[in-house]
Amino acid sequence: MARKKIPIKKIDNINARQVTFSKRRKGLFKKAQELSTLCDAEIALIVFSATSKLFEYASSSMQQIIERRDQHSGVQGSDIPSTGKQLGSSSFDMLHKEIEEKTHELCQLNGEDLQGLTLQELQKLEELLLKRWITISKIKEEKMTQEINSLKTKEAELTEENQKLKQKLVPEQCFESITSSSYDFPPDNGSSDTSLKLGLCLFE
Amino acid sequence: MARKKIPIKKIDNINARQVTFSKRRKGLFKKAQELSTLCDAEIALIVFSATSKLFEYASSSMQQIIERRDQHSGVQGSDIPSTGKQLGSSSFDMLHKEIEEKTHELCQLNGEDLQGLTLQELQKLEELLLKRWITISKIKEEKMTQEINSLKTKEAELTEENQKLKQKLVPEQCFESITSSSYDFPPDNGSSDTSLKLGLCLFE
DNA sequence: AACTATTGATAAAG
DNA sequence: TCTTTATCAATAGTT
Repeated sequence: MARKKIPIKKIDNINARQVTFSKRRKGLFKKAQELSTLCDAEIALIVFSATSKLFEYASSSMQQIIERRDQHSGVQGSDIPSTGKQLGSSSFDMLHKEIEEKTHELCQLNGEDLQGLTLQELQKLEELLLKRWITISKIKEEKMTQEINSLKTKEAELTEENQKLKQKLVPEQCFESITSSSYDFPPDNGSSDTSLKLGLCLFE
Repeated sequence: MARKKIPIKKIDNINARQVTFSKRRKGLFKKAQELSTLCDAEIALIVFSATSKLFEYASSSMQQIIERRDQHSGVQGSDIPSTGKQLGSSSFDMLHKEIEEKTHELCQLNGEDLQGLTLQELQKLEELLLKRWITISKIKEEKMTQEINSLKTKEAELTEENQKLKQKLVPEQCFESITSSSYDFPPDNGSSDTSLKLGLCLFE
C-alpha cells in the first residue's frame, strides 16, 4: 500500500501492529459503509482487537442483521423439522407468536427510516432488543420451571390423598375396581425427568 | 478509485450496482482477512445484497464471534439479574452447564490452530455449532413440554380417582377430615397457566 | 471477465 | 498520536 509492500502475516512489532490496526480498521469500516450505501446492502462488521476491545459497524441494526443471518442458516441447512411446534406446546407457540409480533412491530416502526437514525440511536435500539430477548427467554424458562414444580407438588398431594382414601376404603368394604384406567405410576423417574443428558458429539 | 470519482450514494443503474457490489464486496472481504491476519484480530463480516443473498466472512467461528459480542454488550449494559438461575431450575442449569462445557471443549480443540484451517472448514464448523445450538434449544423445549403434558395428565387422572374415592366414602361413613393439609385446588387458572401475556413495551 | 487510467489506502517517516 | 508523502492496491469505466 505505501512506501513498501508488507507481507500479509502477523506483524511482529507490537507498536507497528497497533498502528496498522487503527489505520486499517478505519479503512475497513469506511469500505463497509461505502458498499452499504452504494449497493443498498445490509452489512454488519464485528472486530475484536488482539487486546479484546470491540469495534463494530452495522448498516442498520446489528441484532437484526445477526438474526436475519440466523434465519438464513436455519432455512438453508437445517435438517431439523420443527418438532417443538408440532406437539401441543400451546404456551410456547403463544410466546413465540408474541415475540414475532413485537419484532414485526419494531421493523414496521423503523421501516426504511432506519437509514435516517444515527448510529448511536441504532445501537441503543439494538441493545434494547437484545436485552428484551434475553429477558423474555429467562422469563419463559422461569415460568416453565414454576409450572413443572407446581404440577409436581399437585401430583404429590393428590397421590397422598389417594393413599389415605384407599386406606379408608380397603379395611371396610368392597374390593371392586374403582376406575377403568390404571394410574399407579412407577416412582418418578425416566420420562418425567427434566434433566437432559444429550449425547453431544460436536464433530461428526 | 478509478477512471472517475463516484459519489457515495446508491448507484441508480442496476447493472452497474451489481458489478460494483461484486467488486467491492471482494475487496472488503480481502481487507477484513488481511486485518485479521496482520493484527491478530477476530473479525466477523455479514453482507446481505439488495437481493437478499448472504455473504459472510469470519476469522474464526461466526457464532463464536457473535456470542463474544453478545457477552460484551451484556456485561456492559445489562440490568438483568440472572433471575433464572437463582430459582431452583436445576434441569436448566444442567443443560446450560453441558452446553458451556461443549463450547469450551470446542474452543480448546481449535485453540490457536484455528488460523490453520481453511475458510470452508471454519464455515462448516460454524454452521455445525449453530445447528447444534438450535437442536439443543428445540430438544429442551420439547422435553419440557412433554413433562408438562405428562404432569397434567397425571393430575387429571389423580383428580378423577380422588373424585371416585370420595363418592365411595361420603355416602357410607365418617365425616372426619382425612388429611391435615388442604388440597382442594380452585379450577385450574392463574398460577399454573403456561400461557404468558408479557406486557412488552419495546420502547421505553 | 479482463484491462487500465485513476483514485484511494496506507507504510514509513516526521 | 496526527500529518505527510511516496508507493501500492482497489476499482470505475471501458472493451
